[in-house]
This record gives sequence, C-alpha cells and structure tokens, in this order.
Amino acid sequence: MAGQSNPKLADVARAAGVSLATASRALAEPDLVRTKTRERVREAASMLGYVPHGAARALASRRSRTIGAVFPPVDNPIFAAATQSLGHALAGGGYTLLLATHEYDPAAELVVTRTLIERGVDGLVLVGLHHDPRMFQLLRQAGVPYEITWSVDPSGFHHCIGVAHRIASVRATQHLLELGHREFAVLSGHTEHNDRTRERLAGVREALAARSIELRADRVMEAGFTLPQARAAFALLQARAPGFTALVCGNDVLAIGALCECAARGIRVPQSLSVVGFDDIDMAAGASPPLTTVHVPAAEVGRRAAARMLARLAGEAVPPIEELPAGLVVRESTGPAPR
Amino acid sequence: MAGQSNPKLADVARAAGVSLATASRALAEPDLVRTKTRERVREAASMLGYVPHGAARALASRRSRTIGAVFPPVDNPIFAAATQSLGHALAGGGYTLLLATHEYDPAAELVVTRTLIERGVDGLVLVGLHHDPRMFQLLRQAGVPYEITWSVDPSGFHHCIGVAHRIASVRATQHLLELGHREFAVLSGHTEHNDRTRERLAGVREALAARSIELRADRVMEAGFTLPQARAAFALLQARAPGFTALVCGNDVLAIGALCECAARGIRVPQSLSVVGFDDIDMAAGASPPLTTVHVPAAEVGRRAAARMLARLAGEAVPPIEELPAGLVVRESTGPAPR
DNA sequence: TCACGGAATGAAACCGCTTCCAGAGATTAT
DNA sequence: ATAATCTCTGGAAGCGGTTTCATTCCGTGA
Repeated sequence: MAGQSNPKLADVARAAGVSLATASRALAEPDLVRTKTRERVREAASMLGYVPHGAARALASRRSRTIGAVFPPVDNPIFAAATQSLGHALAGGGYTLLLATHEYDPAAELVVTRTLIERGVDGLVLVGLHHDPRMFQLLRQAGVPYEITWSVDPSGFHHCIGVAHRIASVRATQHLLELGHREFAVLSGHTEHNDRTRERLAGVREALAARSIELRADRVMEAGFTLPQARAAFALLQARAPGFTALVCGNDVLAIGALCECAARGIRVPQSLSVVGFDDIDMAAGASPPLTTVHVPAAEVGRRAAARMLARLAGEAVPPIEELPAGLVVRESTGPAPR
Repeated sequence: MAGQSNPKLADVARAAGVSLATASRALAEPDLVRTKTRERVREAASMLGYVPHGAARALASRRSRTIGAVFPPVDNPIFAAATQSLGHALAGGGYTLLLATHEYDPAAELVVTRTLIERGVDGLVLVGLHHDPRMFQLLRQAGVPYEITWSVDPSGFHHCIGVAHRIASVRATQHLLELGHREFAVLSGHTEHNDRTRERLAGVREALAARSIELRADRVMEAGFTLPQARAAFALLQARAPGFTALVCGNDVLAIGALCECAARGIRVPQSLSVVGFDDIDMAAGASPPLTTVHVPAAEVGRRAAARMLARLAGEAVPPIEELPAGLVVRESTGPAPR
C-alpha cells in the first residue's frame, strides 16, 4: 500500500558508493572495513531509513537470531515470570523470543514445536522432562539446541536448568511432620503429562513413607491450575475424606484456592488446617494467611536459561545440568497439628 | 553437527518425480495440483522428514506468518492472560507470536519494535496509546499493520481493541460516593508513560469533581506494579495524609498490596477503609477481603486482537475500533463510609 | 625505487522457496 | 476427428542478504 518498497542493502551500497559485499560487512562486521568506508555506509543506511530484512539474512546466514520457547499456559504466574525474564535476557543478547504454548498436551506441544523449528529458531527452551518421544527425535533431526527448564534430568542427557522438586517436596512435608501432623491430604496438579507434579507428589509420599505414614488414596486430589478448579477440588476433598490436618498443594495457585475455600467455609488456617504451597508466587506472601511454600526462583530460571542458550550459541561450553536452590519459606499457613 | 543437512523441497520434488514448482504447490496450494500428484509429493515429504524452511519461504513470499507483540512486563497477571490468549489464538490461525517486552520505557519500546519489524513480522500488537512518536513513523514506513490493545483511540485513527478506562473509573468512584465516602486517596500506577493509568486517575478526579469533592494532592501516590512497591506506597500514603476512608487503586496488584499492608497494620477493610481495584485479576476474588474491582476482560482482549489481526491479514474489513465492556464487580472490600 | 604481504574491496555464487509465464495434456464443443 | 478451452506442470527468475574467492590497494623494508 505504501508507495515504493523499502530500501534494500543494494540501495545503501549504491548510495555509499561501495559494493553490496562491503555494505554488508560494514553493517555486520565493522572490523573488516576501513573506518571511513564504514561511516559512509552507516550514514547512507540511516539516511535511507534502511531496515535489514530478517528473512533474507536468516536464509543467507543460516541463523535467525530467534529463540523458541514452548511453555504451558503463561498466565500461570510462575511461567509468566519466567517468560518475562527469558524474553528480557534474550533481547539483551540480540535475540528475540518466539513464544508458543500448549495446554499440557504433548500432541499439541509437538505441533507447536515443529512450527517453531520451521520458523527457524536457533534454539529452543522447553519445560520439564515429559514430552512426546517424537519431540526429541524432531529436535535431534533438526539439530536445534535446547534447554529444559524447571526439571533436572539426573542422567545428564539433556541440558537442564531447574530445581529438585522431589527433594523440596520432601522438605515441605517434613516441616508438616515436625509440626505433629499425621493426617495428610494432597491437592495435586494433573500428573499425567507433568513430571514436576509427579515429583512433588512423590516427594510427599517419600517423606510420609519414611515415617510409615499412609497417604490415603481418597486424600489425593488432582486439579487444574486455576483458582476455581482448586476451590472445587478442595471442596471435594473435604466432602470425600475429611479429617486431615495438613494439606500439601502442588503449587501456590492450588494452595491459594484452598485457602479461599477455607475462608468461605470458616475453616481456620493454620489452627484447624495447615496448608503448604509450592512455587512462592508473588501472591503467596500476601495471601491470607501468608502462605508457607517452597520458593522456586522462576525469574532466575528464565534468566539462566537465556544465558545458557546464548553461551551455547556463542560456542562456549556450558555444564549440562544446573540446579537452582528451592528452599522452604515458612509463613503463617502452617502450625502445630490440632489437639 | 548432525551429518548431512536437512532435506529441502528440491529433494522432495526429485523423490516424487515432479518439478520444484509442483512440489511447492502441492504443499502450499493443494487445489492447484492433481490429487494423485499431490499425494505423491506429500508422501515423499513425510518419507524424507521434510521440514519447510521458514526464512526461505518468508523471503520468497514476503510474509513470515509471524505476529509481533510489544508488551509491558508480562508477569503482570493482566498481560500474562492477554499474552496467553493472544498466542493461542494466533497459533490457531497458523501464526506464531514474537514477544518483546519493555519496562514502560518508550525508548526501549522503540528499539524492540524495530527489532520485531526487522524480524519481518506481518503485524504488530501494541499496548496503549502512549508511544514515542517515532513508533508510528516507523510503523507507517514499514507498512506493518498494527492493533492497539487496552486503550481505545476515540479519533479512530488507529485500530484499537480495548476498554473505556476513564468511564469505568468514574463508575468505581461513584460506587464509593454512593457508599457515603468523601475522603478519598488514590494509589495510582506511574502515569508518565501510561495512558491507561492516566485515564483511570482522571476518571476518579472527574467523578469527584462532579460532586465538588477535592482530591488532595498528597492523597495521590504513584507506585510500580509490584506487591512490595504497592505496600510501601500505601504505607507512605498513610503516613503522609491519613484520614481517608476510600482508596481507589490503579490496578488490582496495587489494591492487593494495599490490602496486605492493611492486614499487617490492623486496618479493617471495609469497616475503616474501602478499597477498589481495577482489572479483576484471578486473585482479586480470592483476596482477603474479596476485592471490589473493575472487570477488564484481559484474555478476551488478547483473543480479539488476534482475531482482528488475522482478519485484516486475510483482507477482511474490520471496524477500526472495538470497545469491550468493563463493569464494576462489587465484592467485600468496599462498604459504607465509617461514622 | 621496486617487490612484497596483508588489508580492504568487489564479483558472483548461493541460501531454499514462491510464483510468473508458457507449454503440455486433458476435456469439451462442434 | 479437430479446434478451442481448461487444467496441470515445469522452467526460471527472483526474494535480499552473506560469504567465498580473487583482485586491487597501500604501506614497508630492502
């Protein structure tokens, strides 16, 4: 619609009185060109309002300066924080973030990942270890480097930056045990396609088993990561198997949902029920009562993932696995077991 | 690293025994090719594990099937929700989201926008009406269609999808007036580069002015959109100009921060102080007490922005401005003025 | 002053795909 | 059976850069 097309590098070269090759070098690799020439080219470029053509550049140079991220819904605060820091850090390194999300569905994940690869991403940031097997086949075939976030693969087969979910979960459960609790319930995220959720649940079981405490099957409830779903699931738990004094939640959204439902039902926290969350999202400290939870450095995960990817793309050696600390933050939603 | 390079379309064409042109058409415009030929090409493609080369395709076709979004930090729940729905809806239309963020800094915004344009986005989604003037110049020169979200430009000069911040803010303030409040304070977001914030503040002033009520300068406080900053700002407000019975907040994060600080200081809400927020983020309903706020359909804004952009790219006519309803949701953080 | 070597530059070959244009085949009308 | 009309297909020209390779410059040391 807008008159003549945009100026191309050839136009800049002509205006500067140099060849196409020199113009390209002046802009991309300034050291290869004499100072005076470089200046002339730059001036011509800004004069003409030249904007490099990314696709052409990507085609010729075989790199797009673009990193793909395949995330679960980014409206989950924990992923929102990571997305934010990831994108920011990437931008600092001259890369742009191509974002794709899926609703915890491996098939959908495969599709969007494929799309990202078609778009020519130079690297990929994934979440967790649970993926369709064809994902890894695709990644290998495409030769795209990737970083797995949140989880850490002990085998060291994948590059990972994450936390030890199970250990942190054990720790949180122990905290409750130390407070004298014996009747536990778990409000877990869906475990089917989510290794973090599984590990967290396994951590609870592990800590309880160490004290020979049983976790009744009807005291474990799975729910989606939204407040309404969490509230409904907690209500069901109460209806189905009341009597627990400690509730371990798969993440803070679930925990806050439970807290809301407690407030609505007049269940006093922590006097009648202790609740622990996982993630330490912003709202956890402001919840009522302030939530005891496991702090997961989400923004830091995003930043580190970006840094690791940039380093790898720059040819630097990066340790395959990096584990960030995830410590328990005791606030006011946990207290001694009643009676 | 991985052996020979990936198969290209020419390989597929050869394997299928057709020309490059036919192979291209078979994959991109199936109708132009005889059924049998199409099948052969498709088979050859999947046989070879062919993955189209996005940059080459973009270069040749002059479209990248990529949409850029320039957002404030997406860890703000309201933008997280919009980012999520935007990306999801775009993916449904075969487009991928290139995400860039800035810290409410017009200069930074200009830079990332330029980068996005270089990457060849087919369209751009922006937030709000306040931008560096060079932004629009850049957009026009590049000929990239864009949608402005959240705000609506009454002049109809830009394509917009948003809500009427000022009117909603007036409504929220009237609610407080109807409850008998006369002593107001405002906890606003930074107004310098943010038209939504300004409009919301203006709405409060407008509603008060209509009743000849003054909003004291020392009762207006600006803060960043994080819980800690909100708490600190509220504390300052209390120290500097106590005595207000109604607090209007620029958004829910600020409001929840204020609520937290109230809880910490033993200020009873709504008995001693009424608080209203803006946005109706997930946590608003679960806050303590549940927050009275203005519901802004963030996810819907993202979805509609995607739909509008896709329609425009498909050549369909789209009304330049679209305003979504933003109604007041009365919960429990507001009550009659004390005494 | 002249040969020599590194630095700067230019010509041209791609990168992988889309699309215009024309020709070949198939189909229908006469 | 033949001409006229479509439908498919193939050849080839780009799209806008990067990069290899050869060439031209220029400053030096003898």
